[in-house]
Amino acid sequence: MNFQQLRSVREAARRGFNLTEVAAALHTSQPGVSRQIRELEEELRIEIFERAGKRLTRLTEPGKTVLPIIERILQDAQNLHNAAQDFSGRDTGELTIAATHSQARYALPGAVNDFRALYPRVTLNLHQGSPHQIAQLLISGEADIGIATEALAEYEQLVALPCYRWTHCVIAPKGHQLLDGQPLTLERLAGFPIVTYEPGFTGRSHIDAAFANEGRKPHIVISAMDADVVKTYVALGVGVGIVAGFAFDEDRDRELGAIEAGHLFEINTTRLAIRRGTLLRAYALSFIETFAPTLTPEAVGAALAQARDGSHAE
Amino acid sequence: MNFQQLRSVREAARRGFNLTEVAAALHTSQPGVSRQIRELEEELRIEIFERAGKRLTRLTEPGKTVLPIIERILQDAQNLHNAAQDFSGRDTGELTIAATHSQARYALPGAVNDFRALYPRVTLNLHQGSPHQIAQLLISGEADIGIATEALAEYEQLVALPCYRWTHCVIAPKGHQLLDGQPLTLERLAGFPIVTYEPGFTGRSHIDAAFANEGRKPHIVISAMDADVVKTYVALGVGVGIVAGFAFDEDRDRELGAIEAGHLFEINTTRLAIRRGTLLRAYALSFIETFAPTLTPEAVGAALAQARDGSHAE
DNA sequence: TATCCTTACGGAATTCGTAAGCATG
DNA sequence: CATGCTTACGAATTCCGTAAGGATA
Repeated sequence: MNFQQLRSVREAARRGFNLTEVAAALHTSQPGVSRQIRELEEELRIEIFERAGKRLTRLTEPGKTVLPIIERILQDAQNLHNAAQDFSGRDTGELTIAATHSQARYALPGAVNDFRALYPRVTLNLHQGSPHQIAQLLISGEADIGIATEALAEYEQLVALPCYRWTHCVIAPKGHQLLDGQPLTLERLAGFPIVTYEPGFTGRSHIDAAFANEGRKPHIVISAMDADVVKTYVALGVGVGIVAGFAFDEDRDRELGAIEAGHLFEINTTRLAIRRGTLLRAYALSFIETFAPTLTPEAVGAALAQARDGSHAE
Repeated sequence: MNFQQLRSVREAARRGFNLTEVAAALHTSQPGVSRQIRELEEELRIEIFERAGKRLTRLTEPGKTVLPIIERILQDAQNLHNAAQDFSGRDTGELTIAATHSQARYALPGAVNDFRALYPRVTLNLHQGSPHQIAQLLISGEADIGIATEALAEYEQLVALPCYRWTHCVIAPKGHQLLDGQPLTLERLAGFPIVTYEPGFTGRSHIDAAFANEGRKPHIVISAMDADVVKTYVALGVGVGIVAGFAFDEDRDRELGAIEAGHLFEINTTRLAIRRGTLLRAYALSFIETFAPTLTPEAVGAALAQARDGSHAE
């Protein structure tokens, strides 16, 4: 048994059982991968993959049992490297953060800047994606840290820690009727065409829930993945916007006015997620702390240690 | 990085940093082991072992961090084999049980017999030792299941599950004054020379505690590791014995009489222990259930899953 | 027919054990 | 000076990629 065999199996399971693709991902030849898998199956005396003729189609029952263990081993191998590099390389390495647009655009820049000054020799990668894409990046190990308001807490394989709480605001072009100082209600809001986030992004679930709760059906004319697009269309007069409070900036968004809407929509919690069982580099913990000061290295360490079980409990 | 390197490191840490011994244990040459360790250290760019000149003396700080991860990987590698063999070999393999004399002699024979009938193709090994030795066998992976009344619950690395409860009895040669039907008290008992278990064995702790509690000092003339030795000396008239209730058999021990002593000494709980994070073969779970019917495979599985954390939490 | 896995083969790289060297208690 | 780790070297094995073969959608 060797690690290359395990990697081949894991990658095959991940990439839809296409060994040609696996070979490319592992920078090796396709027959090589084929052999690695066969050899492991022979050694364990089980078939991990079901084969339709020559093609792999899916996991067998033994394969389903064995795969989580293989993933744990490979993850621990990664942890081993990380732990070691914390002693040797100290402040060199890589840190990959996956975040939604909102976070990348408004919440992260400060922390990223501080981090780059503190750890100039760490290559920092920032991936942007939907909350579910972020979760997938974390689970596959392609990203170390994920930040989003939605979805992250739903995944068994992730540990999601609350970072900060925020509320939505309603925006409209200056001089718009909505900005007349009258109290803002859902009823009134529902009278206008609305521009806001797509479902699954940046607290959209709370927006939908609030309207549904009152039995109202808002007229959403444009839904976008980010506040910048929303603001652009609101400025054009397409409708009124609902965006995250932190996405509105009086200085920059001079043509718009904003009203706090924390009383209309449930408060949102932005979460930071890490795959269970992951051992983060020291600088990654440091980044987390600068981003969310409540998440001290000790707190994160404790959360991860508590979370080591369940990785394949039934 | 490969498994042989990891095994070399683990073994070196276990065997007092003597690479010659490690080589013997791993069935390889001593220079080989030396190389494996160096190569891993080079790859990780840390020193795992401190060296005094050429000899390894102890773990470095990085080594202390990294060793638990290495042990987890190797344990999971074993788990992988076990899981696979549950599908392939089904009912062939090995099962190593470590137990104290008391358990091996009185509690286990029934379960062992049933098990051998059920799984004739499983090689069953029975190691006998003190509770602490049993714990060490479990931790090192040399034994799969440990059974003892003492000590097992004290180890962080083990999961100890209660099997059954029992009480001590007092034995004496037939016709002995103690068997006159008068109620048995500690005071009366302390008046005779006593033969019982050694400290650390089969509920001896409860015996000591009971006397200490009343401020009495029993006169223990012989202490042995097992009830058979105790009974032998009691039969010779050396003194009265205190043994586990299940160790007395009216038919076999005709020259002795016994009195229940559950009212004198605290009730004992015999425990079955498994190393945390271990994945047991299906037949091992089956053995456990025949030995202690409350410990169903589901119950044991749940206990082990719950216990996966803490393996190196701080 | 194109895609995808397996088998076959030969060269390259790795691995491993023996033997010699050297430091330490 | 005996024990124990390292270095050196050569043989054996393993590993891996290319090329060809065969099955399936």
